[in-house]
Amino acid sequence: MPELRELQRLATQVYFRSGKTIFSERAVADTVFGLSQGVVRLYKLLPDGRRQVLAFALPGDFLGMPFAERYNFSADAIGEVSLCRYSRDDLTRFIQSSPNIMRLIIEFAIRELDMAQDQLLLLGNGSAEEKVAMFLVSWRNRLARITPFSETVPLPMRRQDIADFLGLKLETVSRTLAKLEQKNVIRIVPKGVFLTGLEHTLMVTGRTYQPQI
Amino acid sequence: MPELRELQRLATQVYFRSGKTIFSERAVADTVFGLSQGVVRLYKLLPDGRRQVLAFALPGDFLGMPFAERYNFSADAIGEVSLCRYSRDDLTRFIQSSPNIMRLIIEFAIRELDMAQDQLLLLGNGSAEEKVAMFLVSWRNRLARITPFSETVPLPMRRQDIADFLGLKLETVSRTLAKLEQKNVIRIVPKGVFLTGLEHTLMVTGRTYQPQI
DNA sequence: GATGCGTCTTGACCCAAGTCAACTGATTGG
DNA sequence: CCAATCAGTTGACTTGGGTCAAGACGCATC
Repeated sequence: MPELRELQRLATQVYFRSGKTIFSERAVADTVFGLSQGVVRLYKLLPDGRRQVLAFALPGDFLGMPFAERYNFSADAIGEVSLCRYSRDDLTRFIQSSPNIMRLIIEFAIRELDMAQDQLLLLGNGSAEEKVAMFLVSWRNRLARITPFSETVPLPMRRQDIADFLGLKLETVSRTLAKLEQKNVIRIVPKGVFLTGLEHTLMVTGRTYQPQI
Repeated sequence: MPELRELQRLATQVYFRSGKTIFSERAVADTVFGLSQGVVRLYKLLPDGRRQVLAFALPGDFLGMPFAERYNFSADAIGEVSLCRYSRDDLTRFIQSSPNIMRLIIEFAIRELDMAQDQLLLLGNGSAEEKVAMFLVSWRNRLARITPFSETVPLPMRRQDIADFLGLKLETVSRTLAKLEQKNVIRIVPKGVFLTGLEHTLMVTGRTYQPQI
């Protein structure tokens, strides 16, 4: 699509160091970001400090939505991160100019919605083991689409992040990973895991549950 | 918007009786629906029969998304339901013809996404009591926007539906409602509840948590 | 107005995950 | 190199919600 060329001209490259907040929930969304490098944690907070991690964004993902006046979640960098920053007005004008791009945005939103709904299914119905196993497989699959295949899956996020993503406590995540290692379906390595026979443990009554990739 | 006139011409009215399935997950989405009357339960199933209710649709809501080839959830009628059915191709053509409509669709998708994310926050972090209380308030608020205000909130869905929506078991929903009645913040009536001081119980460390309306 | 079925409630018991706490291992900075 | 700090693991104990089972209630249909 020729429009994508032009889109690049609107972007400013920006960088964030590990742990820095890129934007906060409810702030006016005058800029929209596209993630170029690194991993970003998207989350919501409750007034009492409880946190729900909504997703871990990877290169290629959008952070924030055009047409939304305010961010409806917060985002911060896991490790060093580089982003394309767009002015919301520029982007809105640009999007409106092309039905092709419009459609792309809609499809992106639909994909996001679908992922959120799969996440709902998991949060509402999964045991700790199912949640952790699903998370690992789904994370591995997402990584596989943007980096050359590797047996050992990096986990740049903290246990606490995984816990808040899955609606568990970090001790439970730790214990569950240990249990999966016991079962010989993963091996825990520094800042990552080595997946071996994990697909098997996702079998639910005969059929494999396959969520978003 | 004048376009909405024209949209009506594309619609066929269809009806479903209580409990009937309107469409099923993964089926080819050659039609899209707009809900005119009644309540619809949107849900996903796991292979072993566990169910996650994603939402209860009310009049004015869309079921199914344009541009999505397949439904990514199932829908069935709670009570009698009447819908506008659109052919997906008609609707796609129509949408593409107008940036105004495009924008409307994007905004709808964003709102849906936002609701799903609030639901994630609740499923991941809420106690049974918080979940049920939040559900009642949020349901009351949604109803208030389409029907004249009424103290007693109708609950046309079954306890099992609420349970599957909140990631609880139906016994827990029942018990939790009973507990809220004990606390005098609700009164349980046939097929509904009477809300009195429920807002108070949603206070979390001093500030009220206000989710999607 | 009896019968039967589906929904809802309630009770007793149990277990997966949460809590609290101690400890180990990695990383950073002086 | 050694503190100091933070991330992660592991253990002992508690508990909220799940499970199983009995009963009550509502509401159709005959």
